[in-house]
Parts: sequence; structure tokens; C-alpha cells
Amino acid sequence: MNDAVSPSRYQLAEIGALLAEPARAAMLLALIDGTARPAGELARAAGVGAATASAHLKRLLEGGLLAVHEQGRHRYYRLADDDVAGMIETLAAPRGRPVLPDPTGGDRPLRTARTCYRHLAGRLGVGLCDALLQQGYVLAASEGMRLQEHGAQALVQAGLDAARVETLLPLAGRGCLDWTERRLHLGGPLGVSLTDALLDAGWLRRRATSRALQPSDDGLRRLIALGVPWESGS
Amino acid sequence: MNDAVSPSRYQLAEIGALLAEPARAAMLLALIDGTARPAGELARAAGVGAATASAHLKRLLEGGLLAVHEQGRHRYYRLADDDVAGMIETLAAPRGRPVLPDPTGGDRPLRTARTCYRHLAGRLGVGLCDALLQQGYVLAASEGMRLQEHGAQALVQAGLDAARVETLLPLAGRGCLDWTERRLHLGGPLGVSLTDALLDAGWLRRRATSRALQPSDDGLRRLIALGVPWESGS
DNA sequence: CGAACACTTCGTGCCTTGACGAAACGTACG
DNA sequence: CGTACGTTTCGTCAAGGCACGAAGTGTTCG
Repeated sequence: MNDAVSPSRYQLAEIGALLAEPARAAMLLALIDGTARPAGELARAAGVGAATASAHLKRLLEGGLLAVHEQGRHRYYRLADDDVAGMIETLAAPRGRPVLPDPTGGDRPLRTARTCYRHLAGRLGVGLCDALLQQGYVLAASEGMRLQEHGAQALVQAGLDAARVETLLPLAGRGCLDWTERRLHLGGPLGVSLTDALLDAGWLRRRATSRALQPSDDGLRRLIALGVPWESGS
Repeated sequence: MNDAVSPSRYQLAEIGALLAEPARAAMLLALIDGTARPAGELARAAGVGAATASAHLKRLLEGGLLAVHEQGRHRYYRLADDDVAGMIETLAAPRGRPVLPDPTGGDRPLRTARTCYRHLAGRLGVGLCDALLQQGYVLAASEGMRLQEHGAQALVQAGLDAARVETLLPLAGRGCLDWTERRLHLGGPLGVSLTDALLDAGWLRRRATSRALQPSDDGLRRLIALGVPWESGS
């Protein structure tokens, strides 16, 4: 009747329109690991010409989904923040029908551990999230997940830098739905900073070409000691 | 280069295209409380003619966002499941800029308590979620939030039907972002069934016209006894 | 049984939007 | 300083999608 114009309907439609074009969707998915990429690379990833890509990137930028960093004659685009990343990973997760079980086989490393925007995802990400929650190191509340005092102590004892762990205490984490595992892992500022700490400590290493992550032997041992479930296979 | 065609880009674009039209967005938002509404009512809510509305509803149906229930000469449409509802409420939440603080004043009841799809949202929803988590009645894990044994006992002691509470134990809850509070409340199957139990027990009552909920005096007392924070004002 | 009703399907016109090539702009490099 | 390169802007064209009126299907009611 008179619920004529709700402002949120246009907000919803605006975001939808940005995602509606396969070329734009491909660009966003290419950036989901949190890296920043130049326009030309995104054009190739989307399968369109440079001019077309530029127009798409402009719209995504004005829509607030992307941020840009100019450097010389390159313009590096990245996702605006991890709210956007979480939104995209949520929408890209297959709803309804079950996820296809690894058709190519080539994405095994991706399923093991990868970055989702800037936090840890994949089997290792889900396992770490489980371990932290089950042992009460991280507690959920309505304002988000918070690292507890004794959880911080456990991380330090496991080998992380104490000052670094200290900075994690005020940060809030969010559950982020994993598209391979269909379970939650730890995202949000807490998830991002914790993943950074793991990378800097050498427990995980970035692979050169993809957004897959490779745990070091030592790092894997320490993670298992923290309670992360892991079968030796793969 | 050769990341030419990822299937998920089309999945993302498909969902985006469904949301991209203001008329369709308005229809989805009109259904966000979990009610089922006939096509004509949705046409009026979207501000389009019957023929146009029918075409939109068909697309939403084929896209898996809606379900339909035929009854006589009416066709009642509703959201397909609460994954869809959560997705929409997440996307409709204003990103970035802060949420406007109650411009009309008319949505006070909505901010207090309402249904989000079929589970409890608003200040009361956030407060209940907090109470359950802080007292360990509900624990988060990567597969979702689960009601614990002693949490079930607490609910029974507070006055809910024991057999009813029993059915909640195997259900998984999910955090659902609240657009008025910008904090999480309890959604998913667990949130839906728990809200049903509260309604059937008379702790909450539906208001006639909107999706706002009104706690009964007795119900509010029992919720506060469960640990839900509440100021007497409003 | 016929009229009113709810909804869908069909056909048409209009407008938005994405694609590309050509050209302009700015930076890097020899 | 001129050329090569990455990126954006402009102009044009074609296609897709939305809106509506008219007609068709099935249901309810007098």
C-alpha cells in the first residue's frame, strides 16, 4: 500500500546491479584474496578489452566495492574492505545444491589453506576456528568474536610474538562462510591480524601463483599443538 | 590468463541480476519477515502492474530465491529459505556509512523486536543472543551455534515446554547481522525454532500490521530472568 | 452457469547498458 | 626528448530487459 519507497530497496538493487555483470563478478572474484591487481590484469581475468574493463572498474569504485592505489602508470585495484570480501564469498557460495566435490582435482591446495580476502580459509582455516572456539580461546558474542586472555596466553606459549598477540585483544572477529567446507572460519579484523601473525611467524607461506597457502612443517606442528584437527594425509 | 571461466562468476552474476531490479528488491524486502504474500500485494509493494510483477516473481522463483504455495486462485510467495533471508538482510544493511538514527521515529517498535525471516531480531534478538552466548547456553563452532544440555535445562526452567526444547538440541544456529543494531542475533534453524517456541509460549506476540513483535509482561520478565539485558524504558 | 476475480502468458515499444575501436592522457625508459 | 606502454575517455552500435495492454487460464461466488 503505502510502503511505497523504502530507501533500502535501492541500496539492494544498486549492489545487485554491480554484481550482475559476469565481467564485474569475475573481477571481484579475482580480488577475493585481498591482493591488489592492475587494471590490465583484471581485464584479462574478466575476458574483456581494456576500455570495457576500465568502465567496469569505475563503476565498482564509485559503488564503494573497490579501492584504488595509483603507482606510476599502473592503477592497482583491490576490494574496499573485508565486509565486501565477506559479502562476495557468501554470495558466491553455492546455495541449495551441494558443492561439487573437487571436479578438476587441481584445487586441492586451495581447499587445504588459502586466503579469503586477508584471513585464513580452507580446511586449515575452519580447523583453526574450531580449535579456538572449542577451547574457549575465542568467545562469540553479539558484537563479534573476541580473543580471551587465556587464549592470548596459549598463542604466546605456542610460539607467537607476545607484543603481536597483545594487539589482537581489542579486535572483533566475524564468522565467514567457507565455500569449500561450507562451515565458518574466523574473519573480520581479528581473523585478518591473526593470519598476518601466522604468516610473519613463518607458520604459513604464500604460494607464488595462487592464493593457496602452504603450512611449514614446524608451523603445522604448532597448529596441531593448539588443537587444530589434522590428518597427516596431504 | 587462463583463469578464463570460473563457474562461480556466473553464479555471482546471476544472483546479482535478480537483485538488480528495484521492483524485485522491493518484493524480496517485503518478504523478509518470513510471511507469504499473494502476487497482487507484492505488485503493489513494488509499484508495478500485475503483469510485470508476475514476470519478476517468475524469475525470482526460477532463481531459487522464492518458493510458492498455491491456494485457490491465490499464489502465495515467500522466501525460499532463511539462507536467502540472511543474505538479503546482510546486503540491505548499510555498508560503510553509519546507520541513520531513527529518522522517522515511527520504527521504534521495529527496533525493539521484530522477525527477520522467521527468527527474532532487533534489540531483544541481539540481547537474547548475547545472553545465551555469555552464559554458555549456546556455543559457537565452525559448523554453527549449538544449544548445550545445560542451556536446554535453563530454558525449561524458565518456563518453556520440555519436549519442545528437546527438539532444539540437534539444530544449528547462525549469526545474522542486525541492520538496526549492527550486531549479531541468532538465526538459522535453531533461531527459527527457538523464536517459534517463544511465540507459542506467549512470551512474544505478533503485531497485526507490521513485522514488529510485542513482548508480553510475563514473557519479558522470563527473558530478563534468562539474562537478557533490558532497560525498563520502552 | 455466468460474472468477477487473481494471476499468467503473449506481443510490442522503449530505454538502458555493455562491447569495441580510436583517440587522448600521463608515466617510464632509452 | 621521443617512443612505448598502461589506462582512461569518447563515440557508436547492437542486444537485452523492463514496462504495459490485451488476451488466456483457472477459481470463487451469486
